[in-house]
Amino acid sequence: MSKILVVEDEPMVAEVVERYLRRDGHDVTIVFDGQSAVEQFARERADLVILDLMLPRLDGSAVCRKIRATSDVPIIMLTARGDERDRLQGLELGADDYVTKPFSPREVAARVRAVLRRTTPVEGRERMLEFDRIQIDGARRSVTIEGRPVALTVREFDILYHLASNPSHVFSRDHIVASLWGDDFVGDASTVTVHVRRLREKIEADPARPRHVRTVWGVGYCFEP
Amino acid sequence: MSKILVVEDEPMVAEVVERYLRRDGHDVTIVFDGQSAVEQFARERADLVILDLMLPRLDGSAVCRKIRATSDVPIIMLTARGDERDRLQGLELGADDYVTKPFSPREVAARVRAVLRRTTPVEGRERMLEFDRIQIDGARRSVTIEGRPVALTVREFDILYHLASNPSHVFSRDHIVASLWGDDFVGDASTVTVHVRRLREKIEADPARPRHVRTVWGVGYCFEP
DNA sequence: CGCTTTCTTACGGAAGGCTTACGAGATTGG
DNA sequence: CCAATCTCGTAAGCCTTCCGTAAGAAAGCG
Repeated sequence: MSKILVVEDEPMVAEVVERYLRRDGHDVTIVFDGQSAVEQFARERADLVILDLMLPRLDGSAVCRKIRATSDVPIIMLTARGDERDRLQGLELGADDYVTKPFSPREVAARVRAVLRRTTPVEGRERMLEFDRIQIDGARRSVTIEGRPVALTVREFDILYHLASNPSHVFSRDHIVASLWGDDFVGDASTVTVHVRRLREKIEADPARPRHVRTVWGVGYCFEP
Repeated sequence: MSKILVVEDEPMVAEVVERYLRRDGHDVTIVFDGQSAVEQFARERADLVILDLMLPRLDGSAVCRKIRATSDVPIIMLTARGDERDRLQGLELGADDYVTKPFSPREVAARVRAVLRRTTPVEGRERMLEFDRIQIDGARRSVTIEGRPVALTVREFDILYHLASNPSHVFSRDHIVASLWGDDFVGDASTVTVHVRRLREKIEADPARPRHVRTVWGVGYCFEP
């Protein structure tokens, strides 16, 4: 369903949380310290971040600030029990919710559901992605290339948006299918190929030699500004 | 948009809530105890009150009673977590909604939007939207196209106003239904289609090729000036 | 040069949107 | 207080658009 980044230095805790989130159909990535969290988030945007406040290398509040600098992604904080200061700090930093330790994994899963329900229907794909030649407006679902508007279908737009939200990052066909169609999609991943073809037809000057939506042979596709 | 009185003795919490409400365009006043709340409300009526139950000098329930004695202003209660008695007491006292601590500021902002939508069906949306060809008067609920007045029904106007208040932004049918009919509307979202049809019949030069109320295939509708 | 991966094309089906018509409820005017 | 009118929501049929699949061609890799 959604991509979730879990930042938690205690492996046991992380593992339990992961299991519960996967059971809800989410795509979970785990990192064990703050520095890795920031790097991972830069590499691949998550739909939601679960963030322990006490972390090695770079603590939770710093991570939160760094993430908030570039994204409105929902953040759920894990804080020590009843530490009022932690709580206030978390809220101030822009966390969307927080859970006090010790917590039950079920509670975390429930909060995740609640936060996602609150944040995904309205927000979500509404960021504006701007590059030299291409502008992609998530709210309008419109794309312009060198000022000229281009009409894309739903799938085409979703694929482009997904690729462009992480420029130069390579996404496999399977990953794209899972992200846009959902894990329960029965069909073939080759359908992505066709959509990419049609997408190139619309946005590339020379579709046979694509400049923006590149093929990485044996791996997948990536967007280059 | 609306004037909101926040009654919360914890300055940090109050500040965070304030920031989120201001972001939604509201005019926020903060007081830190119950006595001041009553005085402030008497001095200047608010459109909505956010009221902590635990307060110095005069507790939340007393404040609620005093306010209710003179006004039907919507009140959102902040109560301790899971304290069922607080909740019941709050509802009994005439609160319109309540949020349990610890809460996320986004949730509070969402509740505020929901309550305002519920309680101020006509007010609040009194902005004048002016474009080259179309003028939409939220206060008078009138529309003119190239100087000519056009008579719209309630639904038609609401849809047009909602779309036009965010030009070029795409709204899904479900979103429109939720915003105008309320979250608890049971009916079909396709009813929006019909209203849009009738709306176009009135405001578009060529309803078959709409210029202002555009269809974004697979997504929803958007207004273009 | 053979094998795998990707490209390209065409087509049938499915989904989404449009249009129309109708009955129930609300509103207005006599 | 009743009748005429208006508005709203639903349903059904039609039409357009888009999507997924399959199959052969081309391209990249070892």
